[in-house]
Amino acid sequence: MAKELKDLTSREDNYSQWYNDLVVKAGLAENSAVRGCMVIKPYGYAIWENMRDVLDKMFKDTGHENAYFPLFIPKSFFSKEASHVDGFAKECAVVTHYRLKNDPNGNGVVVDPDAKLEEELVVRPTSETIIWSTYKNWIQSYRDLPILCNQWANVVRWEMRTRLFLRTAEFLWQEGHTAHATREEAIEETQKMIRVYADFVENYMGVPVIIGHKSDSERFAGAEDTMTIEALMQDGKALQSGTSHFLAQNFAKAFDVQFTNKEGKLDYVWASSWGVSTRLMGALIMAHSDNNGLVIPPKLAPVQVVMIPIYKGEEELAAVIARLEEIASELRARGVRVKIDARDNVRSGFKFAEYELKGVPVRLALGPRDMAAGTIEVARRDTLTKEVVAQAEVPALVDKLLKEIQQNIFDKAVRFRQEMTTKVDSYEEFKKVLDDKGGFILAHWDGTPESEEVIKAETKATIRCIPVDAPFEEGRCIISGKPSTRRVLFARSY
RNA sequence: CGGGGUGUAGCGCAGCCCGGUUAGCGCACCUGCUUUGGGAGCAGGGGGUCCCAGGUUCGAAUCCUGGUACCCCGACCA
Repeated sequence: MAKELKDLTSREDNYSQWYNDLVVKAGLAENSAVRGCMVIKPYGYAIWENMRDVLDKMFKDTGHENAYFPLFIPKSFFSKEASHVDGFAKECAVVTHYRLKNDPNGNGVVVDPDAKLEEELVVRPTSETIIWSTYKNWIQSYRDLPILCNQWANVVRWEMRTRLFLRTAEFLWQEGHTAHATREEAIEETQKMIRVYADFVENYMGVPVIIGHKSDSERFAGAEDTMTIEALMQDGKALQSGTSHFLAQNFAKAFDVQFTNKEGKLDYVWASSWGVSTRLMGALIMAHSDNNGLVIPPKLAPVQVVMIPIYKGEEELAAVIARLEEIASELRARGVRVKIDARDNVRSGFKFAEYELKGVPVRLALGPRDMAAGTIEVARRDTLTKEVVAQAEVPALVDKLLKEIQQNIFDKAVRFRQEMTTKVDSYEEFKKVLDDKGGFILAHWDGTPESEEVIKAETKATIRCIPVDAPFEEGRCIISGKPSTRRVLFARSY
């Protein structure tokens, strides 16, 4: 349990293990028997559902509709966009047969060699190809545009190395795929959606992000521009938390999607795509958790307030529960997600520790002393502090606390990021900061893939993004010494 | 796919080097009593093809050969 978690302060080499223990012990997920996949347990899934609900509403508020496209993609679709296949070919699961049969030698079942598919099917690693082959049928005229679709789905990428939530062979995500009549409109969409993501990650997850553009070498396969939100984890590594791609006319050309514009001329459709995944859960965990377990922001917590009775004997329990029910219904009337833990088979101290491990923002404990005095104990997860207040104050106090906790964990993450962001002006300094401190590094870069590659090869740090709000500043590239007009964001990353 | 490590009860591990009682410990589980305002205590109990296959041996968790799974570190990536 929590006391077995590794100390976050001595995390140099065991942060991965600490994170893994935390995810498993808090009951979020575990590795499945299937290579590199994960089982998301009910409590973990409840967090994902909350995230999904909020995002889904944000997408609908920005004019998008949900749709669903096939899991299996004919292999030939991938050969149509050359850079796209380069990006994904090495990590595709491929379906080659459609039938099993009993092993003639009596060893269970075998793949029936007679059931080989004419054309292999690729389990979607992303859906651009199948969606654009469908859009071809949907789009004839500028009157059919824009198409603003989102899909909630699972995708499979046969990664060489997997990590729970951060990089699993199968993961859940949403992918938006939009089609537009003009270049400007598609770019506007790309930018709009990365801002929706930033809004969600900062204001719901409480994780501050840097919005920026990817460098050429880090760009999505098939995109002309990739925008990203980059978050900083507590071990000083960056996590790419969401991306939005301007696909230009690449997929329209690959799948021959043309439309007649207002002038009556044929033109290729402009596209964007954007997605966030269950990786966001990894971000949530690694950004906020401490050695007592998870810290879930109130806006996403499956349980915002847990109530724990303290009692001796059945009569006292019944009385305490009855009072807790009254308080709970007041809170529920205000839209607060409340759970009363009336289990009689574990002790209250065990419950305290358990809900801390699960990251429940507010805990209320009511016992005989409180019953007599009309008071109740209120504890908050983010600061681990507690106070005794009058029961009548609870509804207003809980409202206030949930807001405060949401803000506090965000502020704490912002402060951490500030401390862990360093401006450097030489390569020596760059390497020193990277090894001694980690975190984000802002440095000048000449804009060439060559300089970027030198840094990556020698230090394992990459350009996380070229921040959109980077101020104009004259400087010199830390590798080549060539002039540069703004700093870019470097870090080691997941 | 390279380098390292580990497979022994639901979980975490010891035992292996140096073969030899009935394979052990902690947590968890079950029963009883006492407890209950921060992860309870005592007593009793249940649970194992020691990853798989082959070999050596009177005898294998332990030694040998081959396989396999998982973890960590790289390369690849959301």
